[in-house]
Amino acid sequence: MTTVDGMALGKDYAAQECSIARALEIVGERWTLLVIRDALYGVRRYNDFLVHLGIPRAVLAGRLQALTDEGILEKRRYQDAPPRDEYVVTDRGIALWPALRALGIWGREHLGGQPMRVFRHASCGTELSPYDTCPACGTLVAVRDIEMRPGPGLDPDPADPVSRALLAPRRLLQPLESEQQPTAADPA
Amino acid sequence: MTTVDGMALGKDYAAQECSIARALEIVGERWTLLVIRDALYGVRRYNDFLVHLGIPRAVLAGRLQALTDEGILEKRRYQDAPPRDEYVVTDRGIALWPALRALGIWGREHLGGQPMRVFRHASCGTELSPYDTCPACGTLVAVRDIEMRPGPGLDPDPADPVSRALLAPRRLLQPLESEQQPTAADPA
DNA sequence: GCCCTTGGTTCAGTCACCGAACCTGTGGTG
DNA sequence: CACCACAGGTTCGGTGACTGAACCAAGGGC
Repeated sequence: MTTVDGMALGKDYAAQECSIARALEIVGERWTLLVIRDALYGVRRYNDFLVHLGIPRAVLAGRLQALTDEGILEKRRYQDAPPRDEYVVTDRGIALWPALRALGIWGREHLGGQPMRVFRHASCGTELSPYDTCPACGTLVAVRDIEMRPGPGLDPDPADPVSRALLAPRRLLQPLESEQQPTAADPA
Repeated sequence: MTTVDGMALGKDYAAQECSIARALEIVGERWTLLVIRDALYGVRRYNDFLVHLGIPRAVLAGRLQALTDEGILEKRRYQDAPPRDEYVVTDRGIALWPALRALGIWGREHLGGQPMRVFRHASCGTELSPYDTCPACGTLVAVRDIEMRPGPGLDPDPADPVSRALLAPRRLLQPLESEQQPTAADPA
């Protein structure tokens, strides 16, 4: 079907009896974790992934297919007029959030620079601990109760519309409303 | 020097202003996180990585070099007679443990099967929570205070000596004592 | 009728990965 | 001293994945 169908990693992590290795067989390929990250941020449409990630089209199609096969994304018809599908992250995908969060924290702390994004407990506004607990409430905060805000390191005026839409404070998983491209009839 | 020197990912994750993407540029390549996992398990020597991972030699050499350059491993002379170096994981590498742990938990919970390894608080023996806190002590347990034991899913009689050495309960970071190969003069 | 958008597929070129062979420095053994 | 083993690589040919650009197709909107 797609160009990529041998899949996984061609040669898998062979004799690795290890949950980490098995996880990496699914999500360890180039781009895959970034696709999931975007899905958690609310990106759902092929074109939005494409624009935001700058990923080659064929690779994106392959990854979306593979992630759908693995039950990490779900392909869902969202309009019939012109038939259009979106890719919605499943519980299995949401469960990858702690891993992505840990990677992000490592990247920020060990590669220098300002934080790109800040995560807060939506209901009380408190910034989350590295393990997604709310210091104020003392509870583990569910992914859909996490509010994402731009951090000081983030470019305040990005080029692509998806990055712009992601500048506004928003909950994780909340579907992205892509900016409408002004058509010819649209006033500038 | 090595075959891999363009490095990183050839083409980096371009415009990604994101700590996750920056982390993945360093540790997102095939095999890299498994090398770090092994390093945290106490593997230090080229040959032990080679045997345990089943990774092509050139790829391993490239990864060790890259991780050394990034300050995640440190190359250290451990004997002079025949000059031999070992690769020891640094604090920066140790800081990746939460990410690896999160990936492992995801792999176990969402890909089925028995846990391969169990992690306990070394000083009290209590099994750790997903976020490395000790339910008994209520504290965050440092990586070097984590004891690793084989879980029910692990092959009790693996082929390679490194896997065998990793069967014994041991602390993370504790250097691996590789089994000596019996020489001709050695009694069976 | 024409062009635009969305969501792809196809294709040629490049680059990383793979496995096997080879190399080097050193030490042990008969 | 000849010979072999071992650790830690490097080199090399073949394969497969990734890349970027072009092409395709189904619907709408004007």
